[in-house]
Amino acid sequence: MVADPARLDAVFAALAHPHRRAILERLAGGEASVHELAAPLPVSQPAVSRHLSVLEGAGLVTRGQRGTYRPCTLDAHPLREATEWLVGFRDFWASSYDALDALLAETDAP
Amino acid sequence: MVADPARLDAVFAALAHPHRRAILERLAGGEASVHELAAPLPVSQPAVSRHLSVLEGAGLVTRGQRGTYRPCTLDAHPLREATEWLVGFRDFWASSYDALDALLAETDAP
DNA sequence: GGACTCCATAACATCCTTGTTATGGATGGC
DNA sequence: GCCATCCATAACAAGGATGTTATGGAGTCC
Repeated sequence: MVADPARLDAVFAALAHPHRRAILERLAGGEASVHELAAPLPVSQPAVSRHLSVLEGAGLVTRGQRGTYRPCTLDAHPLREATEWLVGFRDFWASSYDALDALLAETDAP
Repeated sequence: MVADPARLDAVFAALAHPHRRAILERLAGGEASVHELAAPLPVSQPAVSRHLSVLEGAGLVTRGQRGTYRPCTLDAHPLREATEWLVGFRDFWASSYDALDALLAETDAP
């Protein structure tokens, strides 16, 4: 039932860098090329390419090739595994009904 | 609204190591001494002490001192911030109603 | 074919992380 | 006072992470 620990290692490590989280947030808006992902980041293109390798290793990103367009695509399933682990601690958060509670409750909404 | 990026760096980095996740899971069952936390782990006591320093730096653990008993206590609030970030991707998980959906929905239950 | 763009990889430097062993401080029991 | 236990810290080694510049491959356009 519990996710593969090594997988969680890779996912949490991937999320531990702000540039990589920025990449994931950008990919949540749709696939993008490496060039597009690198543009807003204050690092060189090879650095972004290696961040993508880390994300790919965590199963969070897949890189395709369609002609000259090589899109990076988000695969959020490993994020779900990470969330499963974290949600196990929800009883230790503040118990008041607040923004996150509302957000979580949306899953149950129509 | 969004959590401090540097805080998220520290939290996700803290979660990226299986020993530290094991420590958090243990502390979810109640406070414990460093000795108790180190016992089931295959590393030395100083290694555990430094894992605790990492967790403390992420705001996930506080170390007290009551006489000769120095308890480590879980503070799960930073985990909530991490979950907030992750839940932003829930639309990209499999959409079928399943175990995690049920788990998240519990937050809204009486 | 030639030039251009997009991207990966190599080679390198630097800092961080994780582990070890050794050691000493603080506290409690005798 | 003296010893034992619990724990932090120092000092060190080894490997990983992150960045750079340089370079070359693959595909497109003229």
